[in-house]
Amino acid sequence: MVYFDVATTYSTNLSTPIAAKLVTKNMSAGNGPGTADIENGTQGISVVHVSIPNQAIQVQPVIQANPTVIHSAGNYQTIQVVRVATVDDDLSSDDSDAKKRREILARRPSYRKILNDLSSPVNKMEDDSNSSQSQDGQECGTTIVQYAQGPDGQFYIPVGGTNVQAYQIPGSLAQGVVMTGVTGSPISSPQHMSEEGSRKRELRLLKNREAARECRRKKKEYVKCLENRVAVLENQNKTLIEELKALKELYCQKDA
DNA sequence: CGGTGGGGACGTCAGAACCG
DNA sequence: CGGTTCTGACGTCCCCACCG
Repeated sequence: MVYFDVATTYSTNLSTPIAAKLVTKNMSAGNGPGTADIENGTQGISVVHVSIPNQAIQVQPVIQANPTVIHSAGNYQTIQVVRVATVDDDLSSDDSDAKKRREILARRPSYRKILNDLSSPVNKMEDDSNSSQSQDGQECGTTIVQYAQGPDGQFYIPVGGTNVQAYQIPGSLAQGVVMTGVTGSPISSPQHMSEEGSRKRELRLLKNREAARECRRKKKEYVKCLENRVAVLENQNKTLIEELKALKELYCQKDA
Protein backbone atom coordinates (compact mmCIF):
# COMPACT_ATOMS: atom_id res chain seq x y z
CA MET A 1 0.00 0.00 0.00
CA VAL A 2 1.32 3.40 -0.92
CA TYR A 3 0.05 6.32 1.06
CA PHE A 4 -0.59 9.67 -0.45
CA ASP A 5 -1.47 12.68 1.59
CA VAL A 6 -3.13 15.71 0.16
CA ALA A 7 -5.12 18.51 1.63
CA THR A 8 -8.25 20.24 0.61
CA THR A 9 -8.33 23.98 0.79
CA TYR A 10 -12.05 24.55 0.64
CA SER A 11 -12.99 23.00 3.92
CA THR A 12 -13.79 25.28 6.80
CA ASN A 13 -13.46 25.31 10.52
CA LEU A 14 -15.69 22.36 11.10
CA SER A 15 -15.35 20.39 14.26
CA THR A 16 -16.53 17.27 12.46
CA PRO A 17 -14.85 15.51 9.55
CA ILE A 18 -15.86 16.48 6.05
CA ALA A 19 -16.79 13.74 3.67
CA ALA A 20 -15.48 13.90 0.15
CA LYS A 21 -15.35 11.82 -2.96
CA LEU A 22 -12.52 11.61 -5.37
CA VAL A 23 -12.98 12.59 -8.96
CA THR A 24 -9.97 11.54 -10.92
CA LYS A 25 -8.55 13.62 -13.66
CA ASN A 26 -6.53 12.38 -16.57
CA MET A 27 -6.27 9.00 -15.04
CA SER A 28 -4.96 6.30 -17.24
CA ALA A 29 -7.24 3.37 -17.88
CA GLY A 30 -7.19 0.76 -15.19
CA ASN A 31 -6.28 3.01 -12.32
CA GLY A 32 -9.84 3.44 -11.26
CA PRO A 33 -11.30 6.35 -9.43
CA GLY A 34 -9.54 5.75 -6.14
CA THR A 35 -10.93 6.38 -2.72
CA ALA A 36 -10.53 9.03 -0.11
CA ASP A 37 -10.78 9.27 3.61
CA ILE A 38 -10.65 12.71 4.99
CA GLU A 39 -9.14 13.27 8.34
CA ASN A 40 -10.43 16.25 10.17
CA GLY A 41 -7.99 19.07 10.52
CA THR A 42 -8.08 22.41 12.16
CA GLN A 43 -8.08 25.93 10.82
CA GLY A 44 -9.82 24.98 7.65
CA ILE A 45 -7.65 22.10 6.54
CA SER A 46 -8.66 18.54 6.10
CA VAL A 47 -6.08 15.97 5.20
CA VAL A 48 -7.13 13.49 2.59
CA HIS A 49 -5.68 10.02 2.42
CA VAL A 50 -6.03 8.56 -1.03
CA SER A 51 -4.80 5.43 -2.66
CA ILE A 52 -4.31 6.40 -6.25
CA PRO A 53 -1.10 7.03 -8.14
CA ASN A 54 1.02 10.09 -7.83
CA GLN A 55 -0.75 12.56 -10.04
CA ALA A 56 -3.26 15.35 -10.05
CA ILE A 57 -6.71 14.42 -8.87
CA GLN A 58 -9.88 16.22 -8.06
CA VAL A 59 -11.80 16.10 -4.83
CA GLN A 60 -15.42 16.97 -4.54
CA PRO A 61 -16.58 17.85 -1.08
CA VAL A 62 -19.75 16.24 0.14
CA ILE A 63 -21.57 18.05 2.85
CA GLN A 64 -22.75 15.82 5.64
CA ALA A 65 -23.68 17.91 8.58
CA ASN A 66 -24.19 21.55 7.93
CA PRO A 67 -24.62 22.43 4.29
CA THR A 68 -24.44 26.14 4.87
CA VAL A 69 -20.95 26.02 6.27
CA ILE A 70 -19.13 25.14 3.09
CA HIS A 71 -20.24 27.50 0.43
CA SER A 72 -17.95 26.02 -2.15
CA ALA A 73 -19.68 22.68 -1.97
CA GLY A 74 -19.96 21.05 -5.32
CA ASN A 75 -16.99 22.86 -6.71
CA TYR A 76 -14.22 20.65 -7.86
CA GLN A 77 -10.78 21.35 -6.64
CA THR A 78 -7.70 20.01 -8.28
CA ILE A 79 -5.08 18.98 -5.85
CA GLN A 80 -1.82 17.21 -6.11
CA VAL A 81 -1.09 13.94 -4.50
CA VAL A 82 1.95 13.36 -2.44
CA ARG A 83 3.46 10.03 -1.73
CA VAL A 84 4.23 10.06 1.94
CA ALA A 85 5.34 6.56 2.69
CA THR A 86 5.19 3.05 1.46
CA VAL A 87 4.23 0.48 4.01
CA ASP A 88 3.08 -3.07 4.04
CA ASP A 89 -0.61 -3.57 3.79
CA ASP A 90 -0.50 -5.20 7.19
CA LEU A 91 0.85 -2.01 8.62
CA SER A 92 -1.45 0.29 6.74
CA SER A 93 -4.03 0.24 9.48
CA ASP A 94 -1.51 0.49 12.24
CA ASP A 95 -2.09 3.46 14.49
CA SER A 96 1.58 4.06 15.07
CA ASP A 97 2.19 4.22 11.36
CA ALA A 98 -0.59 6.72 10.91
CA LYS A 99 0.85 8.69 13.77
CA LYS A 100 4.23 8.65 12.12
CA ARG A 101 2.75 9.97 8.90
CA ARG A 102 0.95 12.69 10.82
CA GLU A 103 4.20 13.64 12.47
CA ILE A 104 5.79 14.03 9.09
CA LEU A 105 2.94 16.24 8.00
CA ALA A 106 3.01 18.33 11.13
CA ARG A 107 6.69 19.07 11.05
CA ARG A 108 7.71 22.66 11.05
CA PRO A 109 8.81 24.09 7.72
CA SER A 110 12.50 24.10 8.41
CA TYR A 111 13.83 24.04 4.89
CA ARG A 112 16.96 22.17 5.66
CA LYS A 113 15.41 19.73 8.08
CA ILE A 114 12.45 18.96 5.87
CA LEU A 115 14.60 18.30 2.88
CA ASN A 116 16.98 16.31 4.95
CA ASP A 117 14.19 14.11 6.25
CA LEU A 118 12.67 13.64 2.86
CA SER A 119 15.96 12.66 1.32
CA SER A 120 15.93 9.39 3.16
CA PRO A 121 16.83 6.28 1.13
CA VAL A 122 13.21 5.11 1.18
CA ASN A 123 12.00 8.26 -0.51
CA LYS A 124 14.78 8.12 -3.03
CA MET A 125 13.87 4.60 -3.93
CA GLU A 126 10.28 5.61 -4.37
CA ASP A 127 11.26 8.54 -6.50
CA ASP A 128 13.15 6.19 -8.71
CA SER A 129 10.07 4.07 -9.10
CA ASN A 130 8.12 7.21 -9.89
CA SER A 131 10.46 8.14 -12.65
CA SER A 132 10.11 4.71 -14.11
CA GLN A 133 6.36 5.11 -14.03
CA SER A 134 6.53 8.37 -15.84
CA GLN A 135 8.29 6.70 -18.69
CA ASP A 136 4.96 5.16 -19.57
CA GLY A 137 3.93 8.49 -20.94
CA GLN A 138 2.15 9.72 -17.86
CA GLU A 139 2.92 13.11 -16.54
CA CYS A 140 3.06 12.90 -12.81
CA GLY A 141 2.55 16.61 -12.24
CA THR A 142 5.02 19.38 -11.87
CA THR A 143 5.25 20.36 -8.25
CA ILE A 144 4.69 17.77 -5.63
CA VAL A 145 3.69 19.34 -2.41
CA GLN A 146 2.44 18.31 0.92
CA TYR A 147 0.06 20.69 2.56
CA ALA A 148 0.34 20.25 6.26
CA GLN A 149 -0.91 21.86 9.37
CA GLY A 150 1.35 23.08 12.11
CA PRO A 151 0.28 24.10 15.56
CA ASP A 152 0.40 27.73 14.64
CA GLY A 153 -0.37 27.82 11.00
CA GLN A 154 -0.30 26.16 7.63
CA PHE A 155 2.61 25.37 5.45
CA TYR A 156 3.74 23.27 2.57
CA ILE A 157 6.32 20.60 2.69
CA PRO A 158 8.19 19.81 -0.45
CA VAL A 159 8.94 16.22 -1.12
CA GLY A 160 10.98 14.40 -3.70
CA GLY A 161 10.09 15.14 -7.27
CA THR A 162 9.93 12.94 -10.28
CA ASN A 163 13.28 13.73 -11.77
CA VAL A 164 15.54 12.14 -9.27
CA GLN A 165 18.49 10.70 -11.05
CA ALA A 166 20.06 7.48 -9.99
CA TYR A 167 23.28 8.10 -8.19
CA GLN A 168 26.00 5.70 -9.07
CA ILE A 169 29.59 5.75 -8.05
CA PRO A 170 31.92 4.22 -10.55
CA GLY A 171 33.46 1.08 -9.16
CA SER A 172 37.00 2.34 -9.33
CA LEU A 173 36.04 5.43 -7.38
CA ALA A 174 33.74 3.77 -4.95
CA GLN A 175 36.44 1.48 -3.70
CA GLY A 176 39.16 4.05 -3.73
CA VAL A 177 39.15 4.83 -0.05
CA VAL A 178 41.59 2.11 0.85
CA MET A 179 43.78 1.13 -2.01
CA THR A 180 45.46 -2.19 -2.02
CA GLY A 181 48.17 -3.65 -4.15
CA VAL A 182 48.14 -6.84 -6.11
CA THR A 183 48.73 -8.79 -2.96
CA GLY A 184 45.87 -7.10 -1.26
CA SER A 185 48.05 -5.35 1.29
CA PRO A 186 47.70 -1.59 1.81
CA ILE A 187 49.87 0.60 -0.42
CA SER A 188 51.82 3.39 1.16
CA SER A 189 54.35 4.54 -1.44
CA PRO A 190 54.30 8.29 -2.27
CA GLN A 191 53.11 7.63 -5.82
CA HIS A 192 50.21 5.52 -4.64
CA MET A 193 49.48 7.94 -1.86
CA SER A 194 49.02 10.72 -4.41
CA GLU A 195 46.99 8.38 -6.56
CA GLU A 196 44.81 7.61 -3.59
CA GLY A 197 44.51 11.30 -2.86
CA SER A 198 43.39 12.06 -6.38
CA ARG A 199 40.91 9.21 -6.27
CA LYS A 200 39.53 10.52 -3.02
CA ARG A 201 39.25 13.96 -4.54
CA GLU A 202 37.48 12.57 -7.59
CA LEU A 203 35.04 10.75 -5.38
CA ARG A 204 34.43 13.82 -3.27
CA LEU A 205 33.85 15.97 -6.33
CA LEU A 206 31.49 13.41 -7.77
CA LYS A 207 29.49 13.22 -4.58
CA ASN A 208 29.42 16.97 -4.23
CA ARG A 209 28.34 17.35 -7.84
CA GLU A 210 25.40 15.06 -7.22
CA ALA A 211 24.64 16.77 -3.93
CA ALA A 212 24.61 20.17 -5.58
CA ARG A 213 22.28 18.90 -8.28
CA GLU A 214 19.94 17.45 -5.69
CA CYS A 215 20.12 20.58 -3.60
CA ARG A 216 19.10 22.72 -6.57
CA ARG A 217 16.25 20.41 -7.37
CA LYS A 218 14.95 20.55 -3.81
CA LYS A 219 15.33 24.27 -3.68
CA LYS A 220 13.30 24.62 -6.84
CA GLU A 221 10.59 22.44 -5.39
CA TYR A 222 10.61 24.43 -2.22
CA VAL A 223 10.17 27.67 -4.11
CA LYS A 224 7.33 26.14 -6.08
CA CYS A 225 5.73 25.07 -2.84
CA LEU A 226 5.96 28.56 -1.48
CA GLU A 227 4.40 29.90 -4.67
CA ASN A 228 1.61 27.38 -4.35
CA ARG A 229 1.07 28.42 -0.79
CA VAL A 230 0.70 32.01 -1.88
CA ALA A 231 -1.89 30.94 -4.40
CA VAL A 232 -3.83 28.91 -1.85
CA LEU A 233 -3.77 31.66 0.74
CA GLU A 234 -4.91 34.19 -1.82
CA ASN A 235 -7.72 31.86 -2.73
CA GLN A 236 -8.68 31.42 0.89
CA ASN A 237 -8.59 35.13 1.42
CA LYS A 238 -10.84 35.67 -1.53
CA THR A 239 -13.26 33.02 -0.27
CA LEU A 240 -13.37 34.51 3.19
CA ILE A 241 -14.03 37.96 1.80
CA GLU A 242 -16.91 36.59 -0.23
CA GLU A 243 -18.24 34.76 2.79
CA LEU A 244 -18.08 37.89 4.85
CA LYS A 245 -19.86 39.80 2.15
CA ALA A 246 -22.63 37.21 1.99
CA LEU A 247 -23.05 37.21 5.74
CA LYS A 248 -23.21 40.97 5.80
CA GLU A 249 -25.93 40.95 3.20
CA LEU A 250 -27.82 38.31 5.14
CA TYR A 251 -27.51 40.34 8.27
CA CYS A 252 -28.75 43.49 6.57
CA GLN A 253 -31.73 41.65 5.14
CA LYS A 254 -32.66 40.35 8.57
CA ASP A 255 -32.29 43.79 10.02
CA ALA A 256 -34.52 45.43 7.44
C1' DC B 1 23.22 37.85 -39.07
C1' DG B 2 26.20 38.97 -35.30
C1' DG B 3 26.30 41.11 -30.73
C1' DT B 4 24.22 41.27 -26.24
C1' DG B 5 21.78 40.45 -22.10
C1' DG B 6 18.81 37.39 -19.30
C1' DG B 7 17.97 33.00 -17.45
C1' DG B 8 18.83 28.30 -16.31
C1' DA B 9 21.88 24.51 -15.36
C1' DC B 10 26.15 23.02 -13.96
C1' DG B 11 30.72 22.26 -11.35
C1' DT B 12 33.57 23.67 -7.71
C1' DC B 13 34.85 25.61 -3.32
C1' DA B 14 34.24 26.90 1.37
C1' DG B 15 31.98 26.83 5.38
C1' DA B 16 27.90 25.62 8.00
C1' DA B 17 25.18 21.87 9.64
C1' DC B 18 24.60 17.31 10.85
C1' DC B 19 25.65 12.80 12.78
C1' DG B 20 27.75 8.76 14.91
C1' DC C 1 35.31 15.67 17.33
C1' DG C 2 36.11 14.06 12.82
C1' DG C 3 33.84 12.65 8.71
C1' DT C 4 29.97 13.49 5.77
C1' DT C 5 26.33 16.15 3.76
C1' DC C 6 24.18 20.41 2.54
C1' DT C 7 24.05 24.86 0.59
C1' DG C 8 25.42 29.73 -0.64
C1' DA C 9 28.50 31.95 -3.69
C1' DC C 10 31.00 32.28 -7.80
C1' DG C 11 32.35 31.44 -12.46
C1' DT C 12 31.24 29.18 -16.80
C1' DC C 13 28.51 27.45 -20.58
C1' DC C 14 24.49 27.14 -23.36
C1' DC C 15 20.12 28.63 -25.14
C1' DC C 16 16.97 32.05 -26.48
C1' DA C 17 14.95 36.46 -27.39
C1' DC C 18 15.80 40.98 -28.78
C1' DC C 19 17.96 44.67 -31.33
C1' DG C 20 20.57 47.29 -34.64
